[in-house]
Amino acid sequence: MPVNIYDIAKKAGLSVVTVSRVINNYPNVKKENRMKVLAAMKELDYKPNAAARSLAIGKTGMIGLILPTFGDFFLIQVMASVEKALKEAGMFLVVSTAVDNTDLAESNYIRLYREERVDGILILTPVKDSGYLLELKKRDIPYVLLDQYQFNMQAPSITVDNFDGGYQATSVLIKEGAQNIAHISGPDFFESSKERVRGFVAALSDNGIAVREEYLIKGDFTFGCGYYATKNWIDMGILPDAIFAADDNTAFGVLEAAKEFNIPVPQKLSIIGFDDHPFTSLLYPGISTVRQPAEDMGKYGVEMLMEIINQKNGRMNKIALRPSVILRGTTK
Amino acid sequence: MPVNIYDIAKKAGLSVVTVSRVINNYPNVKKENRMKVLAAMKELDYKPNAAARSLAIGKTGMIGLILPTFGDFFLIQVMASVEKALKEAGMFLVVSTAVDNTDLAESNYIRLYREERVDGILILTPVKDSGYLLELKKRDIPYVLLDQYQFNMQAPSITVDNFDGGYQATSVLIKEGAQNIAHISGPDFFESSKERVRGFVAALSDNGIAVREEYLIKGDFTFGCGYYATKNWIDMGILPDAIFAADDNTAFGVLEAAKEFNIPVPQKLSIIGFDDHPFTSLLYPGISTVRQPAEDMGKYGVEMLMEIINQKNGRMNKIALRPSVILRGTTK
DNA sequence: CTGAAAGCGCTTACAG
DNA sequence: CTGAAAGCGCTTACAG
Repeated sequence: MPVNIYDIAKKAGLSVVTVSRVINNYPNVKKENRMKVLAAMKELDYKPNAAARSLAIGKTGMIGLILPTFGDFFLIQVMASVEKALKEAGMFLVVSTAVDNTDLAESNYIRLYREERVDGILILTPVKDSGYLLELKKRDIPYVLLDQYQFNMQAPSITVDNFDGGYQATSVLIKEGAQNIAHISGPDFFESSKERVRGFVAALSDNGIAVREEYLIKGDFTFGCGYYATKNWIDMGILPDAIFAADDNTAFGVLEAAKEFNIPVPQKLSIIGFDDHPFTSLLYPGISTVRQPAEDMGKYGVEMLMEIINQKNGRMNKIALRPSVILRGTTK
Repeated sequence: MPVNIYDIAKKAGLSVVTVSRVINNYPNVKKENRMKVLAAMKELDYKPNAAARSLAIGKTGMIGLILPTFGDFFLIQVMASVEKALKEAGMFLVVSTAVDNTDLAESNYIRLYREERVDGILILTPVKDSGYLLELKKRDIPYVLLDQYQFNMQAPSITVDNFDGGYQATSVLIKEGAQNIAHISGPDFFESSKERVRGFVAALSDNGIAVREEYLIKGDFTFGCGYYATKNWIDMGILPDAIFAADDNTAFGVLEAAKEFNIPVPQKLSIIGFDDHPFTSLLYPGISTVRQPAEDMGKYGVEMLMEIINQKNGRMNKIALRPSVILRGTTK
């Protein structure tokens, strides 16, 4: 049985109130007594019990992060950044998965906030239905949306400007002189996928290039979709000059297909991906890509959530981060 | 302010003791009263407060997972499995990083158990010094070592039989008829690295093949070490017939170097990796590898930890899981 | 089968 | 600057 605040009080010859003041670093404690308490705490190797503290103050010092899967590089990067930011703030990270909107509303994970286990949540799982957010609001649960935002209501969020990312990526290909430019998109399920498509289309039309239906293929952020889309174009004899892949996994597949069919990259085919996956710089040629500021997303997400927690009236911010193009060997 | 147990008691016209009994599913409650309580709980949308419960029973329903980094595929796989197992048990996962032994003993994360925030911890960060484990023992903190074990003391652990993995991988290459077989190892920091080397050496010597110094290279589980070791052998004109790479990242580097120098794989060079990274099956040729049972590690780790938590006298188990060879295109 | 009372280990007005 | 008392929301003997 660990020592408690009464043990410290007794040892220091003071009351638990004073001990509590020292623990919480309140200024109104005589220096001499503070020393006594500190000494007692050290000698008895004391740490205050979190449950008791939570019960008394109504805060746990823990934050929940909800994500759809552990299998995505970008999501893991965000998680790493969140953990780092929380650690710096002396808080802890509870991780839970919820694959989709139904899961968000019904899975076991809701106990996280319903049982008041966390002070707030960071939501990386795509929220399709604002009803869920309204419930959080009703229950007064602080939250911040990550990598998504909500159209029909004010909801704090940190997003990446995916339109801009798509526009930038496509512009790189256009500036190279490519005329037949294709895009293999991500699933519509993610808002980010649609935004990248929009950026792609906008860049083309801003430059007077028509969007050809056969060059706008629906993918799913996998190696396979990149590989087969490319193989298909090759088989049909309509391989474009340049491909904007909606993520690096897709780009890996495109590159593999090109290698297999001896299409010189970037001479005959330029490729640009999205995410800056570690492998993009390792493969030969290195894959040009659009870097998402995952660290910033995690860091600002934690910051925003803290603000909301500490001053419930915090204005509902929306932050859109700018992605940046990284040029490697698959573009000219 | 959420409703509490007194609100439910009042609504149901019973005492909080009875409500508590219903919450905890105790049998000794009259059916009729149980119904009343359940109805009240439902109507008031009640969930018991976790902090209050923790304080009363001395358990939090949360488990800590400590890992050195989020940047490793295998570790993330284990984490995913731990999260799944905990979810099934109705418990929660707190994730914290500690890069090494010093960090384990000193970083902020110790507050996790010192402040009694978790019921036990799963340790994926390499513990070099048993002093740390002795401290956990002294404090009576339930823990299970993951992917490592301790020589000089009884400590519960789930490991992969890396000796066996190394032996199996090497045997595949030997059976192919390879004579010049190399190994690019992982860092000595990990016990698993050394075990794989031991397995490699044992398989060779069991088959009467000498271990050549230039074919036992120290790597670091990266693409780069695989690439450069291979390039080096090529440059020196001593490329082996077959390479056992200590992990798939290393194997990716080996394959890339082979492709770059037009070494036909597996005709002139066989490659086998370790981990069954998703990309092993995507690249061409697919990379043969040794699959680590990451899911089992997480699952059994949680199971073992639960046992220790629930019956403090739980015998200190050690489980070694068997890895399995997966043959793809980089071996004959 | 039920409930009054005490206890888990903190913090927070409040009084001095 | 200090501390007695009450309270946070549960559970657990104990008595009936």
